[in-house]
Formats: sequence, structure tokens, C-alpha cells
Amino acid sequence: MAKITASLPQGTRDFGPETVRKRHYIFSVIRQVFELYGFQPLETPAMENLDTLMGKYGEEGDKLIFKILNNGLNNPRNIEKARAAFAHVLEGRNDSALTERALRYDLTIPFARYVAMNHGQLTLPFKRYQVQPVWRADRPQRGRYREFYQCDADVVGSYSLLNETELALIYATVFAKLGIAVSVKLNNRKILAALSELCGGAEFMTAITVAIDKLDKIGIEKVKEELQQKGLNDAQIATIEKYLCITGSNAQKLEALTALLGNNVTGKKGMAELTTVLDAVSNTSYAAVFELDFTLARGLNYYTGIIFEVKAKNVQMGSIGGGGRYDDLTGTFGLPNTPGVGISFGVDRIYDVMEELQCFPAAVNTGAKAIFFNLGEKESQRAFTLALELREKNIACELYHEQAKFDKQFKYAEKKHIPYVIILGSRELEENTCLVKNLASGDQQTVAQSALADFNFA
RNA sequence: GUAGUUGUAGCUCAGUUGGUUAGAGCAUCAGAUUGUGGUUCUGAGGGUCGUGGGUUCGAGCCCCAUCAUCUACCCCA
Repeated sequence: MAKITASLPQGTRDFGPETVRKRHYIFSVIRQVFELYGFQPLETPAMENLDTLMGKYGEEGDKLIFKILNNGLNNPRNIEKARAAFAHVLEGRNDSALTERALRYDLTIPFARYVAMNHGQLTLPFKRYQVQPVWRADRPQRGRYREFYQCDADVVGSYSLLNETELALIYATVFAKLGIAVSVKLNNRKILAALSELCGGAEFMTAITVAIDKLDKIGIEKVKEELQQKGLNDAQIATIEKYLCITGSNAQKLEALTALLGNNVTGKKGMAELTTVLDAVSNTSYAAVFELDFTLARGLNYYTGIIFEVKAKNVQMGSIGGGGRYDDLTGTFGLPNTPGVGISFGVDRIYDVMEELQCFPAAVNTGAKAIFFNLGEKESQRAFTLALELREKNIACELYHEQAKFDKQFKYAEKKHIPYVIILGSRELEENTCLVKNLASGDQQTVAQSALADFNFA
């Protein structure tokens, strides 16, 4: 076998023991809260049929889907077809003779596919959560990877705003538990639709949302320029500028927006929905994290109602979560009129934020609670027996693998963040005791071997 | 897809206008220290300077290509 230099595909990462522990901590908090709200777990395959994914994420999104080359292309029976297909691919088209499967790009579309395939068996509303990796052929950069995890919670089959309310609270609860200060931004696509109706008509909605989404990045003047290029007139742009300049408390923002949108039916509906949700969360301890942001647009075009986005405070990072309501997600899979609403957590970015803000509790990295020093043949045999007793009691521990100097064994314990060292040498062997030492405090005490399993290795 | 950054020891990085045998800190291993670590001291191992060409008497340094990396744009978690 030829020797090759060890390397990783672009945008992917290995996770060492400490990183995995920290990631598991994030996953477990999120899962726990999902479960608290009655969501059920779902897993779908890493790959989907290409048809399932194509056309769901917009033109740019389609380009970022990782496609899987079909097997057996060199089979003489397929070779001509494959050549023709390759010509198609060079023209920028897809061809099932060359590739018919792709890695999933997000968790929402596979979920929609699942619902369409199983709606007969599902009890509606179906509340599911899903924690799995997704793949995108993006150029990697800060906070962006080609393989990353999403944690989604979606409710399908219910128009109730209670879902939006609970999802908003899930966001607040999770980030509170993780210790990250965030702002959960809310808007409603209906308001954006109303704005579009006022300014040039519904066909401008995409152009308008794309432009205002960039506000905090490029500034108001550039947004106005972009709108002008899209063909909006000065009066329309002025209206949008007024819209974008709305500030104040949530109540003040709603008031200003009412004045701006007037009697537009869609707009009123959008505002009423937001009011309902905000009122519902206002009596909770999390009320302060929710913030109306009319400049929030979100790229995915399938959203039709309230939309969410979460930004971490005190750190420069893209959004660490997003979601919203979509009224007809399963329609393309032959199941019309099925509403849904969902949110997503970006674990990899949450990890980066927590690392930067040092939010991880120190205890995250404890695996084994104790380590027995290996101080000789007979000593280690006794230690081995005691280790088994501890494990019977679900106390994770290990025995140093060979006799070595104290120095070395201490360093090993320290590196592995093991909080307790158990010293069992010739003296202890004789007295049927052992010495339990807390590495952090330096305190140590003699414990009878028979009582070791009851020791509190907190 | 577009633009830029960086590439030297396991890791983080020095390396002057091109000039003898390419350095430091951390990490590793051994010893000072045969039952108490995180401090200190001594010593050792470890590099075809990302790769391939070119310029030059001479290249880690200059030029070209290539690969990788990070960052920004686009888009997004």
C-alpha cells in the first residue's frame, strides 16, 4: 500500500476526547430541553435521493449539496449512459445516471420527506427533534464547516401559536442552561409580505427581504442602492427606510409599525401573531431575551409566518440558531396543507461561542472519578479488586497500567482530569486501608478498603 | 465561485539586505529524587524549512507553479 500523508477533507474536523465531552454536554442540554417539551427523537439517513433535496434550498443551496457518485459506472452496460450524463453535468445539470444520491444538507427537508412517507401512522401534531450532522460544500471559514451538527425541533400538523411560544421558550431555556447571553430575535414573514405589498408588489418580496437582511452588514445607504437597482422608486425606498429605522421597546416597535403599514390585512395578522407570542412569554423569567427585529428576514424561502434567529451577545459570530413557520413544507412530497414550525441549533457555532466566552463548567472534562496508583505486584492486585467494586457502584475509575514513579502517575491523573487519586502501597496493603487524595485541594484521608465503595467521589 | 493570508521540530512561533552546522518556548523521554504531583535544575531525542521547478557561486528568505490552511465576499448554522 502506498504511503500517504495523513490528512482530512477540507472543512471537516476530528474531535479529541475533551472536545467530544464538551460537545456532548451541549447536545445533552439541548436534548433534555426538547424532551421536557414533549418532543420525540427521529433519525434519518446521512444520504437522501438527490431529487429529494434539489430545488429546496434555492439556486445557491443546490450548488452546495454534496453529491455522491454512482457506483458501477465502469460497467460496460452503463458506460455510454455515464458518458452522456457526464456531458450533462459539465453543462451544470444533474443526471441520475451519474449521481442519484446526496448527503443531507439540513434536517428539515429529510423530516418533511419522512412526514410525507409516514403521515398515515403519525399522531398529529407530530413533535420531533433530530440531532445529526449535515454537509454543505461551502468554503470553510470562521464558524462555518463542511460537516456540522444541527439540532432541530419541529412541530408538524398544527397552526397553533402555542408552538411558536414553546419553541421560543426552548431557545431561551437552552441558552440559559448553557450560560450564553443571547438575544432571540423574532419577526414575521407576513410583515415582510405586507411591506412588499406597499412597496412595489408581492413579486418584490424576495428582493426586499434579501436587501434588508444585509442591513447590519452593509448599512442603510447600500441597502437603498440595492433596492434602487431592483427597480423600486424613491417613495417605496423611503417607506422601507422608515420601516428599517423603527427602534425602541417591542411595544414601541409594534406601534410604529402599525402606523407605517396602516390597514394592510396581512401585516395586521403578522403583528397579531407576534403580539400573541410575546404576551405569552412575557410572564416567564426569560421575557427579556426576546426582541422584535423587523430587519430579520432569513434566507430560506419556505417560511411563511413567525421567524426566529438567535445571536450570541458579547461575541462576533453568525447566528447560532434559527427557524420559523412554514405552511406547506410537505407539499412537494405530495402531502399538501400540512403546516409546520421549527427551530434549529447550530452546535458547532455554539461550541465556538462557549469556548470563547469560557462557558463550559470545569466538571465537563471528568471521565474517571478516581485512579488507583500502581505501586507493586501485590498492591495493584488488591487495587484491581477494589476498582471492580467501585465500578459495581457505577463509580468510573482506573488502575494505572504499570508500576511507575509517583511523579508519572500524578501527571497522568492530572492530564486526564481525574479528581481523586487512591494510593494503595505496602503500608496500606498491610493495614487494609488506602489513601484517597483530592487532587484539586490536596486533602487526603485514610479510608478502610471495605468502605472505599461508599466514599463520596463527588 | 471570487479575493487575500499563512505554510520552518509533536504544538506555538523567531529566523536581519540572500552567506558557515536553521533557533526558542511548550510538550516528550531520561536523570537530580526508592511513598506524595502541579515549582526548580541538568541532559537527550526530534526538521530533506508544504511540494515541484527556476534565478544565484550560494535560497528558509527572491521568482513561477502546485497543494494545504485560515480569513473575507457570496450564502449560511
